[in-house]
Amino acid sequence: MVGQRSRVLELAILGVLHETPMHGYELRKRLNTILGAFRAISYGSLYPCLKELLAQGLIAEEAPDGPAKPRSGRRSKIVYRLTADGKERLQQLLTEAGPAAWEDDGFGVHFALFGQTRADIRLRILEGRRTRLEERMDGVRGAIARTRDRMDSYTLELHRHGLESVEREVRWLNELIASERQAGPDEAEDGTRRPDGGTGAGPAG
Amino acid sequence: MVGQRSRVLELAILGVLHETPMHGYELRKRLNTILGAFRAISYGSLYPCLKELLAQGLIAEEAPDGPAKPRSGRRSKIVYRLTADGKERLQQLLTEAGPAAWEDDGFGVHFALFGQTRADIRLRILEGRRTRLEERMDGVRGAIARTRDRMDSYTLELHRHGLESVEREVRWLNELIASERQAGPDEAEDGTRRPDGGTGAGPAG
DNA sequence: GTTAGCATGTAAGGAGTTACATGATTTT
DNA sequence: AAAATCATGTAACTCCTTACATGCTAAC
Repeated sequence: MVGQRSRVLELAILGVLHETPMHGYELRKRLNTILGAFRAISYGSLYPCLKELLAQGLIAEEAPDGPAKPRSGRRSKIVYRLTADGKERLQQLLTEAGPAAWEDDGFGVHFALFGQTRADIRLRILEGRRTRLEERMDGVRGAIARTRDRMDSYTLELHRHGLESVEREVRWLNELIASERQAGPDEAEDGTRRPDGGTGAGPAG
Repeated sequence: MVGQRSRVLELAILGVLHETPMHGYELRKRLNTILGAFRAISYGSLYPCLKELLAQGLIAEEAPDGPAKPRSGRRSKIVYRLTADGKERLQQLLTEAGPAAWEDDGFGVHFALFGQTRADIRLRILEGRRTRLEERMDGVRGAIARTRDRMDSYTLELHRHGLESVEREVRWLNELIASERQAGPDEAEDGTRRPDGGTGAGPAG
């Protein structure tokens, strides 16, 4: 058992490559766009991860499309695409959706890939995330209650703001869950709603 | 140059020990309460850090207060307190307030210690944080604009929500800054507003 | 007198960054 | 042809967590 790079990065890469083949540099930009605020990947973690996925046969190198041909034996762009195994693995990761999918890290990635995720799994992740946040709120509220007297106004304000942020996210999740439940039942069996231009099928504003 | 544990943890420890001496187990609980949602410290990082601070002479061991005496030569609770050097170091860290103080990690800790921070530094940190968040918003907005077409509704929704969260934090900072500017000028020279019960001198709700 | 929880500590390792090294392609 | 930027890759290092090892103290 070597390597085993973080599931999250693996999922993100496979998910993006499933949309369209890409080379590393481009992939990194796309990852950072998609995962944006949550997480910025560096080459130092991306390339080793690609290397490993390659070794596991989940992705494959492709000749760069078009006429741009490398002069010498080997150099320049390497375009990666998902293999059949890679697609299978992606489905597996998208379907597992265990607790890791509702931690801060995993949730963003899973959500960004909801377009490729089964409706029932989407719901499970949203609900798991909500439960996770509610637990966290209980913890913070308890901590505030227990130490209110020993806290100065700044610390209190920090907690108040933090708590409000989490409450906001819970409300957001509630809306998403309601919207999923409404749209869901029809397509629950197979439905993986592919990317749309924002027709309103997705989460409403 | 050995160790050099993260400035953030060092600051947090010194800041908490400045309020009152404490042993490690207690310290960890208090750190996790104060920094709560942002960061949870484990013993595996706390104790090595304490060890190093001890070696640098910034903190010192103290005989546990009260009648509870260890039977054998040495064991049981070790209470740590700030030394003179430690207080100096704490002041230095609180005053430096460079870019690290407005990154996600540093900001929470600095804010939690605002009760021990000079008014002008508080303002500088709040403004630095605001600028940082505005930069981030620009980045995300640009990324959305550039790739709007290639994004499905879920990814878009994720960005929308993320952006809204950041906007909310900016509004919060604006209120805090206004409140600081209003209360500040009188005490700008020396003022380090010690902990209060929440009399309204601090950030208003 | 044994379980539960307080208390301290270390070793191994995971996950990722920074800084570096290098080459290809495009722009000026 | 120099500079900028695209593109790939590695090595060293940072920071933290998990899991383990150990002992004290209180409660049942």
